[in-house]
Amino acid sequence: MKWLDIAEVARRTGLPPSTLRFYEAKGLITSVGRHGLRRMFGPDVLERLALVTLGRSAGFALDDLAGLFKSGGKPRIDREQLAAKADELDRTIRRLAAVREGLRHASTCPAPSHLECPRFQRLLRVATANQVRHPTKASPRRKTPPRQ
Amino acid sequence: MKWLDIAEVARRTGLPPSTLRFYEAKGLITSVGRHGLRRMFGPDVLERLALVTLGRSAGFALDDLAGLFKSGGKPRIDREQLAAKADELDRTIRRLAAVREGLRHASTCPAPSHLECPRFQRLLRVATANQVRHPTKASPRRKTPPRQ
DNA sequence: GCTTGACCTCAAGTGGACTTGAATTCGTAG
DNA sequence: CTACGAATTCAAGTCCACTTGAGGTCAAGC
Repeated sequence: MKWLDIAEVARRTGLPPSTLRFYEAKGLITSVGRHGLRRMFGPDVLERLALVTLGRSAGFALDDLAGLFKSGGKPRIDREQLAAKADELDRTIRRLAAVREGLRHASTCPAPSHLECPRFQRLLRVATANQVRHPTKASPRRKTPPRQ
Repeated sequence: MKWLDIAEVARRTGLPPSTLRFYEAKGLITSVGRHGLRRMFGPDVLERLALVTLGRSAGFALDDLAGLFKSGGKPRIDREQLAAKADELDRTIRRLAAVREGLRHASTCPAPSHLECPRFQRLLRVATANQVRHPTKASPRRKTPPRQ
């Protein structure tokens, strides 16, 4: 049998079943049918979920992604949109790299206050410029975390 | 007069006044006093806000930051914690860089489906590994954005 | 001295992304 | 054939980071 049940998909992707059901309701994935009540997924759902994960890390909202998938079979994902997203991501990366350097420096800098350190000053300026909202914090993934 | 009123701070940081009041309530910033009802901020609040912005982009939650500031004057921000954060950020950056390459490639790739392209396949694998939760989407900053 | 408009407070609302819980239905092992 | 555990639905709840709105205050300009 090449069908995967929800637990199997959860196991292979690390996403909790609740999330998979949620994604299905949002139109991000589809099940091929049911075995009794139970959803059965085709193996391609794994690829699709990887794509969702990818899109999310690139900053797409779930609704954006659902849109891309719905229209995306034929009308092709807008190349300009992709390029724009890549550029935006590039700016984000540069900023994060600066932040990373600042953190590393701060973790070893002997200055009494980071605020007095010229390196840190520069970091602050970089971090403040073209900020991107990177909402909440990273959280424990895998197996139904207690909260959030 | 070296005091800044909330509008001035808002102007200089790009953060809406509501956010500044919110941050004050959270203990992320403090006003030096009032002029009548109005908060007056010292110029150092700008630096502090830059630090908050920085922390947020590094993935700290507001509460974490408030914690750092509270205890942070003396006990020194934990160096190990900073280093760990830097490492985490580094992984995030690598992943994002891979995603960026994938997006760029996808925006020019003539393949009928990105999924058939080996480059894209690789990207999917990279993006799927060590995922970090990067919640909602980037949003327009500056001057009281309509939503979110 | 009165108006005006920026600022104030406090409670409630919003949006995104999920999670949780109660009540129910099955497939399968014994 | 029955009991059990895993899946199901659907509504409601949670978290975070803010925003909005109603109702009130006050400093400054005319």
